[in-house]
Amino acid sequence: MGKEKWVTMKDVANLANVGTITVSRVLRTPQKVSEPKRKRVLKAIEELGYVPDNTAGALSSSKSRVFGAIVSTINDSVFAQTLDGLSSTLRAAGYELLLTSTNYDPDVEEDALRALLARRPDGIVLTSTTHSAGVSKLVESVSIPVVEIWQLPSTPLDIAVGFSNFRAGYDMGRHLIDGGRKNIAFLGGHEPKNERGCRRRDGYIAALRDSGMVPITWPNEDQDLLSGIELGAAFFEGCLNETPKIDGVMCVSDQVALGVLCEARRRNVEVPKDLAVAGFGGFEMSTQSGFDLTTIEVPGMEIGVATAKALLDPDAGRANKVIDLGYKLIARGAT
Amino acid sequence: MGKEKWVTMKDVANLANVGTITVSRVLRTPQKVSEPKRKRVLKAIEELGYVPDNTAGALSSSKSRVFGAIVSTINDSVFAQTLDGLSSTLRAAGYELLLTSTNYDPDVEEDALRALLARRPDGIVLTSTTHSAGVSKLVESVSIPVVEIWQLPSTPLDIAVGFSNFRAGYDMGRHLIDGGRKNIAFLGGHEPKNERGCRRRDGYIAALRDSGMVPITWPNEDQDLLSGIELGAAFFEGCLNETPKIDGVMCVSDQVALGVLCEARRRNVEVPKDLAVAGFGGFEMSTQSGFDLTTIEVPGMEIGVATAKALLDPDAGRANKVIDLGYKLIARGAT
DNA sequence: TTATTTTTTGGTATCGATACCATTCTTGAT
DNA sequence: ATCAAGAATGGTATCGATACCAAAAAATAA
Repeated sequence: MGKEKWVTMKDVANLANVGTITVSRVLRTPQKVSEPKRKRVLKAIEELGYVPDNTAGALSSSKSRVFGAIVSTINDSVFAQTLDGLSSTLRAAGYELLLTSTNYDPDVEEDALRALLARRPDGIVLTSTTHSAGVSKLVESVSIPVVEIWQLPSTPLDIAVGFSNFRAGYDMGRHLIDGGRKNIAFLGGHEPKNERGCRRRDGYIAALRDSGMVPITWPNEDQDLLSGIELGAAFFEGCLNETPKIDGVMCVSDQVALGVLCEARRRNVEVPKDLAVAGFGGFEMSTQSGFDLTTIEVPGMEIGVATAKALLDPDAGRANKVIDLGYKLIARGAT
Repeated sequence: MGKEKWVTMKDVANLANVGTITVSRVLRTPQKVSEPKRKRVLKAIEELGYVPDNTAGALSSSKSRVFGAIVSTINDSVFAQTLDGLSSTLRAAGYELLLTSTNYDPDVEEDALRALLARRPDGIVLTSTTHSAGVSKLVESVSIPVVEIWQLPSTPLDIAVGFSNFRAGYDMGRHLIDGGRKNIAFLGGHEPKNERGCRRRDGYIAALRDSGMVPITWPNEDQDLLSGIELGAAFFEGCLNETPKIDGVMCVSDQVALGVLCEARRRNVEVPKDLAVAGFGGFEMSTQSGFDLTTIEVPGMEIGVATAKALLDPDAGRANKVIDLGYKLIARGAT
């Protein structure tokens, strides 16, 4: 590791025999610099291995070229696609993404936001919609675009990009009802950790009520320790044993649904004859695991791309504050 | 969105009737400020809703309190655990993580690194070990810690945290050989996209050669379009049909192995009687899907935590430049 | 009490880029 | 040839924090 100092814009300017401001222009607005000078400057940059210092640029221009995102967890294929779309679209436009995860702990959100704002980002992305007073106050005092994603809050802070989890839950509920199921349970999804899952559950409950049916939700206490697949498996012990007449189950995620399917196989419960199973997410696993799972496909990547566009051009984004990208119910053999 | 300007340290200093430097000290080295003044300053900060500007701090102290990471993809449960461990450990120490993905395209790495270095990070994390000349030059000209993860390069740039993919492949190869398998194939893993997978394949090849057996690798051209699970399924058509005597297969990942297991079930190929199947990764899916997959468990989270520690205290990390966190071969029913 | 050390505090220069304004050089119109 | 309009260029102040040094205040020793 060399211990040399960073090469500065002034070094480049001296070598190219121009003013520092000209170097700055070559990088930011090259069309404003004459051909020969531009070439000289680029050559000097190359020669010295100059890497501009964005922290200095951010200070003087109050544009950091960084966006910040607060997610509940990175370790979730659900968000990963969105983050990939977001970060690559931003990078293509010369921006970077500062990523912070709260590990599903809402108390961390305010701290994380403070840390993010300290970097003076040009915009922020939030994946939760119920915010503490402190968070709301911070966000409102700030004059940068704020995009809430993966949900459609009734009163967005600024811009929202996502789809209606409630409607997704409602539609899936109806799908099971229309399939002739009489006793349909909803599996997973508890406050405060999984806000979006709860909205889907609310939709399921509404669909059943609208048809005069009784919603069954499980588990009803927080099942922290179980992973998605484990939860699906535990369902047989915890819920099906108590209410054996259940003939349809809608799961908060594809992982949970996969757990149900595996356990069903083990116990020789026939799907879909004895039990219809629906998931949520629409990721690889459900389409290719040979389980033929009915699920709701979510445009994860598109949410990321649309979010990036909204951040880069907030006025266009604010024209319709709520961008609904919808979802697709994919009916397959499991229902 | 309020359009007010940001509150500055000077505003806080004026309100608390102290010098700006005292405010700075309250935030960075509180023990150097007397009790009453500290309280006054904290009250003023609270009252004004002051959020420090780190870009300015970074400029004057040349410490950005940000670390940068370049990963091949975010959308992969393999790295997600590591990133979670990394980012939460760093956050606890008051640092943030700037994340950039190359989408498995090595040509992007240099650009991504430039963009990262422009933010003057206090250290960087790389997930690849074969670097272009440009990347090496950049990294060497920089005086911040550089940590290569998930692999153990023979000549680390600076610090490395990971495990030996080669040995993991070798061990799994031996495990299958010891289980009495006579014709063992390796499935997946091709340059230049999956460097680590290739090291595991090399280990497998070495293990077979050491036992006088002939390695069989498939596919041998790039199978870009197939996801892990699809690749596993395609194996039956592409490889088992050609070489029907194969009685053991080692997969580059658990996803691929799951694909193999699903397809085996569909075709009534008995596991492990007719075919032994081994995966790699040790994530949830393999332990809970009811498939009883033999796999190699990798300390993903620990790698993240150890990497964070190495970044925060590089001298301690450099004491043993290569930190080997090992792996665990978990033998289960599938082999 | 005085001398000496230690703690607390603030002034000023500085980090490296960009904004803003002023100047010089082109180019084309009259 | 003269002037106006625009393009190209550079000088200097500035962004908001921290480093460095010096001074003042408090604590301790003699």
